[in-house]
Amino acid sequence: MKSTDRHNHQSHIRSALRAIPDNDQILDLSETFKVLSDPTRLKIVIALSKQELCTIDIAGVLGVTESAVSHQLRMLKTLRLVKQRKEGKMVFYSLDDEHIEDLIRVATRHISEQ
Amino acid sequence: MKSTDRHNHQSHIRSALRAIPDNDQILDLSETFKVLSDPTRLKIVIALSKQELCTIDIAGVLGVTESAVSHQLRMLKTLRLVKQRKEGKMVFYSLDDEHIEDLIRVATRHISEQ
DNA sequence: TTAACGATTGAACAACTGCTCAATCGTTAA
DNA sequence: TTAACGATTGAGCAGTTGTTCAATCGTTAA
Repeated sequence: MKSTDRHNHQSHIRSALRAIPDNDQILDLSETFKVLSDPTRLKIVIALSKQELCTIDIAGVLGVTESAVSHQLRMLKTLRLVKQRKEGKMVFYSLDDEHIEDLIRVATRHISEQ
Repeated sequence: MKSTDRHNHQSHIRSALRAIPDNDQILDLSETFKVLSDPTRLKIVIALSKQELCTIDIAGVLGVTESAVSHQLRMLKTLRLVKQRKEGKMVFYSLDDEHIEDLIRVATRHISEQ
C-alpha cells in the first residue's frame, strides 16, 4: 500500500466536523427527540393530538397516577408542546405544536418499513 | 351546571384509548426517538450520513474516547441504523437507514420555527 | 516474531430519569 | 364553612444511561 493511500485521520475529522451543526442546535435537536423517547410521554402526546384531556383522564388512559402525569405534563408545558385550559377545578391539556405529529408520522413509517 | 354537562372521565378515557397504538408499536416508536435523543449518537448519525468514517475519526470529531464511540456504534449497529465495512485493521461505518435523515430534517424544522 | 495500531469488551461509576408517596393548594358543591 | 375533587409539588427511590479505564483481540508493518 502506497503512503498516499493511507487513511489520514485528521483530514477526515476536519471534513466531518464541517457537516455537524453547532452544539446549541445539536442540543435542541436531541432534546426534541428525547421528549418522544419515553413511552409515557409519547402516549400523552398522541392522545392529546386527537382531543383535549384532563389530568385524570390521561392518568386513566396510561394506567399511572395523576402525579406521574402531572410531572410529565409540566415538562411538556415547559417545552411548549402542550397548552392548558382551566375550567373549574379541572385543567384541560391539548397539543400546542404542529411539527410533533409530523415527527411521529415519519417515525411510524420508519418502524413499519424495517 | 346540569348533571349531563359534567365531565365523564370514563368515556373520555375509553375514546382516548382507541387513538393510541398498541404497546409494541409505542415501544418501537419511542426507541426510534431514543436513539437520536443523545447528543453523541445524534452527531455520529449526522456525520455518517455525509460520509463513511472509522472509529478513530468519529472519536476525533466528538472529542471522546474510541471506547465510548465503539459502545455507541454497537448500539446503532444492533438497531440496524449503521452498517460496517472492514478494511485491514480499520472498520468503516456508514448510515444504513433512509428514514433517519427525514426525522432529523423534520426535527430541524421544528426547532427553527418555535 | 513482535511491536504498533485500531477496535472491542466488560466492569465500575456518576448522573439522570420516571415513578410513587405524602402533603398541599385551589375550586366547587353540600 | 367544610368536605370532596382535581391538580400540583417535592422528596426519595430504583432503574437506566453514557462515560472512562484497563484489558484484550485482530491485523499489519517492521
